[in-house]
Amino acid sequence: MEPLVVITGPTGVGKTRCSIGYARELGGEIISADSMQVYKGMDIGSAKIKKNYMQGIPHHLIDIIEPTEPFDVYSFKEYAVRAIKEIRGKDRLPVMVGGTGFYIQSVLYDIDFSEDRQGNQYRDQLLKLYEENGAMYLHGLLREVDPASADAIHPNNIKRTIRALEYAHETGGRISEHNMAERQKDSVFDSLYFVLTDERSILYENIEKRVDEMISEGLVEEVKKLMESGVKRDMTSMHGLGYREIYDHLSGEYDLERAIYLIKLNTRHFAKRQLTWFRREKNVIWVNKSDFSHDEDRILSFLIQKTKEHYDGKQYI
RNA sequence: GCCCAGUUAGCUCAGUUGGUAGAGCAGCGGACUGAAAAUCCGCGUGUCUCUGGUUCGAUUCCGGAACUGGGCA
Repeated sequence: MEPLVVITGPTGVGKTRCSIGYARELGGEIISADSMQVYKGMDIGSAKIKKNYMQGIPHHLIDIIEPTEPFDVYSFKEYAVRAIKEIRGKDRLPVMVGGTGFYIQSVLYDIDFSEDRQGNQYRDQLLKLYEENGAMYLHGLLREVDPASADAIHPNNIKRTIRALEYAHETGGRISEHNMAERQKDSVFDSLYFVLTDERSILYENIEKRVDEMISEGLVEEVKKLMESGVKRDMTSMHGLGYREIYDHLSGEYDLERAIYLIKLNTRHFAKRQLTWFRREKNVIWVNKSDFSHDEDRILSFLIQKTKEHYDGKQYI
C-alpha cells in the first residue's frame, strides 16, 4: 500500500504552520484538503498559505478553479488521487493537510461516487417540488424508493433527502445500501491520520483573533472584488465562512459589526462540527497542543517520531 | 442625602394568584458517503442578590441591607 499522511484538525488550530516543518523534514509534498482554498482569489477568508511561507514545499489543490465554478467531493477526490500519484512518482511523501473531513475520507477510503454527472436537472426538479409541496412531501417520495434512507434522514434535511432521491434516480439503487457498503471499507492507503486540537477555549480565542486579522487584511475588499467579477451568493464558493457574511453585509443585510460577530460565531460552530467528525474517525492520533505546552517544536518532533515509527523500515521516508 | 425602578441560566429577559422556574441567543452533544466552511437533529446547564419576618411551605408577600440604572437635590 502507498503511504499517505493526514494532518487535520479544527479551523485555526495551526495545521498549515505545522505542515511546513513536517513536510520539510520528511521530504513531503502537501495536498490541501480544503473546500475553499481550491478557489482562486479567495485568499484572506480561506486563510490560504502565502507563497513565501511555503519554503519551497510544493502545494497541490490550491487555486485550481474559479470561484464561479462548482466544486464537490467528487472533483476533490479526482484531483487528490492524481496529485498523490504524481508525488509518489517522485518518490516523495504525500501529506494531506486541511480541515474538510469529508474530503479526506473520500480519498482515504476510496469512496465510490459512481459516474460523473452531467448537470443538475433532476436536482433542480426536486428542489422545485420541495418549494411547492414542502419537506414532508419530498421525504415521502424518498420513503417510496428507499425506506431505510427515509428513516435515517430527517425530513428537514433537504440536501440529504435530495441527494438520496437523486441517487435512486441515477442508479436505480438505494443510497442507504450503497452507504452501508462504503462504510465497511478500510483505508486503501498505508495511512497515518493526525488530528491537531487544543482546549476549546483556546480554539475559540484563536478563531476570534483570526477573524479580526482577516478583516484588517482586507477581507471586505476581497469579497467586493469577487462580487464584481460575477460571483453570486448561491455559488458553492460563497458558502465559505466569512465570504457569505461579508457578501450579505455588502448586499445591505446588516452592518459590518454584525457580519464580524456572525463570522466568529459560525466559525466556532464549524470548529465544533469538525471535532465531532474527527471523533468518529477510526485510527486517528489526537495531538492536543495543550499537552505539549503549545511548544510547536515539541509537537513537530512528536509527529515526526510517530511517522518514523509507523513507516519504519519502509522506503517512503 | 432623598425618591423611583431593577436584581431570576454565560447574556437579554419572561414567570410563578405562595408548592424551588422557562424562552431566545450563547454553550454542549450528535448525524453526515457527489453542495461538507454545506445541511440537519438533540440537550437547560440555576444558592431565583443577601438577610430577617409572616407561613406547613417564600424566588414570589412584608421589613432591612447591598449593588445597578434613572430622577430630585
